[in-house]
Amino acid sequence: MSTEPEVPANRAPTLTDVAKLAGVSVATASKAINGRDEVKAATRARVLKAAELLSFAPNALARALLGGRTGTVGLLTSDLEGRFSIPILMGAEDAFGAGQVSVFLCDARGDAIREAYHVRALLSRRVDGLIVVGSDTDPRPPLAGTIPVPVVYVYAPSADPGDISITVDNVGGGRLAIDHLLACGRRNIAHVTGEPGFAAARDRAEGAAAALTDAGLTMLGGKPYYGSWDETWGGPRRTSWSSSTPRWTPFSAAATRSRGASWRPCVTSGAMCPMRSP
Amino acid sequence: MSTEPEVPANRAPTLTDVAKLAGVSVATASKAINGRDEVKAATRARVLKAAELLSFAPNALARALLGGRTGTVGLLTSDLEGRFSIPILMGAEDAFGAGQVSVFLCDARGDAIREAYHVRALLSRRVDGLIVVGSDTDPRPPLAGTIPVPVVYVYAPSADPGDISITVDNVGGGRLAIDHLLACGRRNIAHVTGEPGFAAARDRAEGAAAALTDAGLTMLGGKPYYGSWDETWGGPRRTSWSSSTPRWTPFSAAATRSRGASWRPCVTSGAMCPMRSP
DNA sequence: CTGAAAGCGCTTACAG
DNA sequence: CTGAAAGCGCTTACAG
Repeated sequence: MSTEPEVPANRAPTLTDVAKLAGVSVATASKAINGRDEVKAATRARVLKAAELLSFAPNALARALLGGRTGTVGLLTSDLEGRFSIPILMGAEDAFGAGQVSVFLCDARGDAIREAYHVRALLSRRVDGLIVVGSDTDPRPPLAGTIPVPVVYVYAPSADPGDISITVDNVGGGRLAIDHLLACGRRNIAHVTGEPGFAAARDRAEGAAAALTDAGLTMLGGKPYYGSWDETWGGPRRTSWSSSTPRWTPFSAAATRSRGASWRPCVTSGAMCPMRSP
Repeated sequence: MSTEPEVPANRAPTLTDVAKLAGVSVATASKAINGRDEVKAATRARVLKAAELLSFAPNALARALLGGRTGTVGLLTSDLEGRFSIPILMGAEDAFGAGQVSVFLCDARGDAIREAYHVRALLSRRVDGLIVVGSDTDPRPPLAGTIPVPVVYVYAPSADPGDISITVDNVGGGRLAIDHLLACGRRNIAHVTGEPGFAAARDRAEGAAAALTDAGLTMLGGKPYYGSWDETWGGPRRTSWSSSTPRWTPFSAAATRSRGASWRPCVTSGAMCPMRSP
């Protein structure tokens, strides 16, 4: 054990610094710090004290270079500003545990070139896996090239059925909504939804229609009311209607203005139902 | 140059693989790939072709171990779900450039313990710097311990004036709002704002009051209307008022329901004004 | 129980 | 122009 602390000058302390201060070899210091049991208790204590003294934090890069795992994951979103990436990111973070696995967040801004850049960077950082989050439930083209790590597509499934995708059961969601209204005693039920160009809108409509049919009912107006994906379309404030839509105001937008709890976006046709695998 | 491609079996291709395939040493392969000019053009071409063939992506970890820089930054937020972290994250990402610097996103969920865990993890991953994003403009305690990399506090400044903080000029924001209304010809101006426990509310009120005083006017009601940080407080729908607030409805919440553009949160007292350093 | 040695994938002086 | 060698910070067999 040297006489003075020898705090390293201008760089982060290394295992060698710790070992030197504790008067052992780096091999032993490594074992002590990693909780291997082939170390005498007194030795371990000395090493740990030295590490503490130097505020030693093991270099995860060096460790990863050996182990093959980096403990990092890339989360690639196409639409960070949107409503869906953040909850998914938070769920992933929770699952990974604070500090166990760290996530690289990349926003491709809906641009394929940008996405490719990010993938390249993430792979050279040797992430252990990739999570690709889309902003709607329409299938998207899989990542180009051979990706040497596991990839999970979330929200927007991969167009390749061989890939692993976690997406929303929108057909089931449409069913759930109708079943709920039926359970409330309603019989005259309309379906107000988003643009028919989205799989989400079509799928929910399909589920809703099926549930109504099962109940021996028909949809009010005979078909879903497709419209734009915003609260205005579902709200009561509409004053002029196009000829293809009925003169009738289905929902109150009151939920979007509820008092108290912090203010949250609210979609009128079920996008907020819990995610489940298909 | 070997006769068959020798694609490595079950692992990512390394510089050694590339060098072998190109028939040069790793040193030369390294120089060729990194664009050093001490390499014969023909040799460089051969190396690049080999790299291409193997889909070689240099191991950023190994590179970082040498260079001292990792090209990564930690972004530590306390409130990912809130309104402010995401725009800041996107700005940072833009500034870093896709794939040049990657950002680790960590959400401390407002918990100091969790924050400490994340800091520890980020430091062991040897980030080149840290961005700490708060959810309001009240000063926050600086990160505990000695942080060996540059730290920038954003939105919520550090309580230590020696630290670098980028925050919002709320006093100036309050002034701007009043100046705008004055320019529109208004003379009876009230200030409806958030809870007085927040520096943001107090600062904006201060700026607004000062601008009114400068114009020889007084604030309608004689003082700011402090209330909860939500649209309801600023909106027209209020039916009952506490005795401390006037029977008067200041703002229309219509902006939060505007048609067309995708739906955005809207704060009634200026939080959305552009950020500037103090 | 402890330590010398090899090696993870790369870069950088330093000889040839 | 090219390559052998050392080294970044760590871990892991393998001897002692």
